[in-house]
Amino acid sequence: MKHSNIKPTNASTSATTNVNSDTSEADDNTLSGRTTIALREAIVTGKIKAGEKLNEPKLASQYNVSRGPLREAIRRLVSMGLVQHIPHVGARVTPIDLEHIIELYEVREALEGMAAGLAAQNMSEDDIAELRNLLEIHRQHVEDNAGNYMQAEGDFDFHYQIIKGSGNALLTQQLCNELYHLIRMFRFQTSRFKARSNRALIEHEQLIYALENRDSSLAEMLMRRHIARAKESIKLNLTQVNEEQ
Amino acid sequence: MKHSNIKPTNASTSATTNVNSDTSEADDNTLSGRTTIALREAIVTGKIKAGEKLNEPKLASQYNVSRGPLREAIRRLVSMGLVQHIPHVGARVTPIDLEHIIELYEVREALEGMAAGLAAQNMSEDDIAELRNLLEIHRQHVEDNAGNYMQAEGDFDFHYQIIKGSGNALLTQQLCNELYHLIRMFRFQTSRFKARSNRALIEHEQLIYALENRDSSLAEMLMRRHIARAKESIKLNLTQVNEEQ
DNA sequence: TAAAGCAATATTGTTGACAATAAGCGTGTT
DNA sequence: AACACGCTTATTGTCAACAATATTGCTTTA
Repeated sequence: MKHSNIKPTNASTSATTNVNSDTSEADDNTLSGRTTIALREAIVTGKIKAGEKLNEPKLASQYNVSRGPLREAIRRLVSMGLVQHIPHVGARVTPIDLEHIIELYEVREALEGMAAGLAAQNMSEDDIAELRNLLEIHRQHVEDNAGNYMQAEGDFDFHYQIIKGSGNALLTQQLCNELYHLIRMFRFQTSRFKARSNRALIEHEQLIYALENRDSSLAEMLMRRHIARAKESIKLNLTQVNEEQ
Repeated sequence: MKHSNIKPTNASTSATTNVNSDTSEADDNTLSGRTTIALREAIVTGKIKAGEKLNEPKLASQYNVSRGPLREAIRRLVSMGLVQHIPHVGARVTPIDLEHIIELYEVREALEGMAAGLAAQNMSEDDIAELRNLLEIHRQHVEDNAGNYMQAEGDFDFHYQIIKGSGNALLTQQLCNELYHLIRMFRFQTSRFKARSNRALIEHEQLIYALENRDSSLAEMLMRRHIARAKESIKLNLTQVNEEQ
């Protein structure tokens, strides 16, 4: 089974808004760039499993490229934390355990908290109104689907809008290009767990209120609590699973 | 003038403690790895100036490698933010303006604030004692050199110890491998400005006090203020310079 | 004279072959 | 039987040549 014919289109699987539509990767029409995206999606969606070795000749022929572009792609994924590399030994998909996830959410708490605080200062009125729109759409989805799995998409869009609204390009880069795919990978691996949709909706609502009032420190605090609670929820779920085994 | 004979030793210029001594890069004895370090140092120390184009054949011959390893090195520097890359056009050293520096310090404030908070929970008594040692050495240096330029080294070591003390590997990775060299580059470019040594010493002293008392939120707050003040100081200095021109 | 198009050049992207290193496996020894 | 040694194989690291793209400078034309 071959992955031939890599398309130049962005292969993101996000349903509603494409988070990366206005970032630098979009117009990278080189083999190296397209292979990076293809490989990244294969890893994030679990087609290449966690811990699995990345065999260069094998992958190169699967993606119809030579080893040069493939190696560059791997290097980019290493810098995103999706792949680990040992010299003269090779690269493998980063295996994620609870410890890693906790670390990831602590970093998110710090960065997205800062982002929310800055967004309260810098977002335009229109952007905030748009955010409220998003929330209503999200709420509708949750009601329709009995609050089961729809959290991910709406949640990503919501967070992305706020991060972008911070006006800090470096912050946006770190969160939306580097850590974003790590989060996606983790969520894909643990999608069997129920999302905390209702509570998340309320927390998003409060956050918008803080943004509307240009209350920077409240916005930061609410975002941090929002993410910290998600972390605790995950911690609880995953330790339960371990105890069951 | 050629940069021949790239040494396998770590080329970091930090005087006292080598910040990267226990990270992954140390044992990367490949041409690609060594070239990455050599190129990085050339950029950070200004041997290759900000905005300058990175010509692949030229650099390859300068560093006595072929274009393959050199391209991989460039890709790694891109992911660190030291270099910008446009497909089919090329790579150039990231030019830093005041806007970028402010963004960098906002990210530092968020991440190092979190690190300090975690360090208050997780650092061992010995580590904190060692930190107080560092501070005294630093204080001595400042007194000896009339508080002129010695800030950088002692400051780096101090911050590094706290970051490591957080116990969060991802956080440490982000700060010490990715953002660290961006900060170094900026500091190198603006080393003509006087450091705020005395004030920094007092702020470090307070921080240690918070760590000793295991006061997580105080530690976080002090670290954030510490970095925010550094940011304001830079902002003031650089706008003054602009006005002079 | 200025602008637009074309040709020449330089630079980046890509490839397949070669070299160096590590992993796997069988054999021999204690 | 278990361990160690060395050989074979597989995989990664590196290189130099080729292809594709962008830049430069000149010529031509309005």
